[in-house]
Amino acid sequence: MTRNNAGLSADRIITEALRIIDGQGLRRLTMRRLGDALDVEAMAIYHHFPLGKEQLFEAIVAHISDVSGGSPGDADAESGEVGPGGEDGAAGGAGEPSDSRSWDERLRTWALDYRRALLDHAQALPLFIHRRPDTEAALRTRELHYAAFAEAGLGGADAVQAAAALDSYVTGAVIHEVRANGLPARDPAVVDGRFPHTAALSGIELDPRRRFTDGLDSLLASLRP
Amino acid sequence: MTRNNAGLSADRIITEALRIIDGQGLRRLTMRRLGDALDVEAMAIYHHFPLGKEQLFEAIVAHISDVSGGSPGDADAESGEVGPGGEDGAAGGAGEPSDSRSWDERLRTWALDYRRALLDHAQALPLFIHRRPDTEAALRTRELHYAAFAEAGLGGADAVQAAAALDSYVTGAVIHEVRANGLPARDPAVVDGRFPHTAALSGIELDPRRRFTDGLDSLLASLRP
DNA sequence: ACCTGAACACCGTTCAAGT
DNA sequence: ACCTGAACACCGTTCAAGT
Repeated sequence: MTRNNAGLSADRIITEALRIIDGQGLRRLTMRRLGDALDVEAMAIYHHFPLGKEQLFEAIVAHISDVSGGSPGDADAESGEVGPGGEDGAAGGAGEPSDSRSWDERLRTWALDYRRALLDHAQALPLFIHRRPDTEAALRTRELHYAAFAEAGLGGADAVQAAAALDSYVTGAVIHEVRANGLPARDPAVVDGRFPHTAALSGIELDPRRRFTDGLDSLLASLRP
Repeated sequence: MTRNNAGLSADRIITEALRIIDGQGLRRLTMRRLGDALDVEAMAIYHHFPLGKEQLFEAIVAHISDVSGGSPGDADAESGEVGPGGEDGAAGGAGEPSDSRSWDERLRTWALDYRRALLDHAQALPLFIHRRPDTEAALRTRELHYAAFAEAGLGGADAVQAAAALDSYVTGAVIHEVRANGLPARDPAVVDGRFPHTAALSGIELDPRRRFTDGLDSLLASLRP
């Protein structure tokens, strides 16, 4: 009922936008709908994101990408949805208790956390193709990767190549996992005869997480100099 | 000037849609603009794609995904843009002159062709995340992969896993190659000190195609049983 | 069968105005 | 500083109508 000061903030907007994306899909995130969900006129959003929807999209990508890469145990839960809101802020400085795990263990943790974050917001994935977060958190992640590879004995172009391979792997694996999750299982009459290998292998399903970790292990092994 | 029968066809619509996407970006592909480019009222498109834009998007994904996977020599040209229109039709049956090259050579050719197709239409990449073509051509590609892996000695779950890894690799590598092509090269003052590894490696650029083939070779080697 | 024209229920964004 | 309200130039899609 109060006309002004609705308690809007960039964080609240991002969280609500993500809820709409996760629940209804990317195309249904409109400024008007987002405004409604925030109990605010759509135009109020422009006060926090003056550059409009594109700026909001970038903030969403940055938000999802901001996985801690820490906490050794947390990466094992195959939870469906993670509670929103609590993952920012704390422990932001440069003085974390420097990680004592091996370089590959740290990268494994990051990869699993990042995969989970992407899967939890799979509807937002199209935003990631032409956008890369330009934030402190993104820099921390890069530093984490390069530091790990340095410890593994990779420097210079080798480290850059390795980091690219790791990033490519997680992205590609998640997209493969998400792509057309329910393919209509093509008419077997068409398959019969002309596509014998495909027919023979149809119906084989692999545990997605297992496949991810297997591929990841294989990649990390191949990077070891 | 003639009112009716403008010579519209699904193929012409797809080609023109792709031209708009490549030239102006995905969001600027609208039914009205597409109609204008085709010298037709926007609503005419619905006669060829009754399910509307979503059906058009699926057709575009299928069109781009339809790389022959044949012609051993063609994959080496790092051409910027390939002439549209000529890549369908011919040699569609099941009776191609069965490929005599080794299994990994055939997969390499497919991967390079597919990478080129994706790069040539990078603006369409967001469409690929939640859509997988359900066409004969897609089945042919799957069969090609499984046949190659069978020849390599991989069967059952191993072949499925290998095909997934190959698909993931190409997708992930292309997206990495395309993602935020012009990052503004972050303020070096911020980088200084707190991110030493990142600072040390900044400015290192690798030849994208070389990186792709190196990673591909490494993947194929790791799949060999 | 193939395309048009008008109409409907939306969009993102600007801009002046309110408090 | 923070939000509203009206307005502008668009959207995708339906539906009846033309040829």
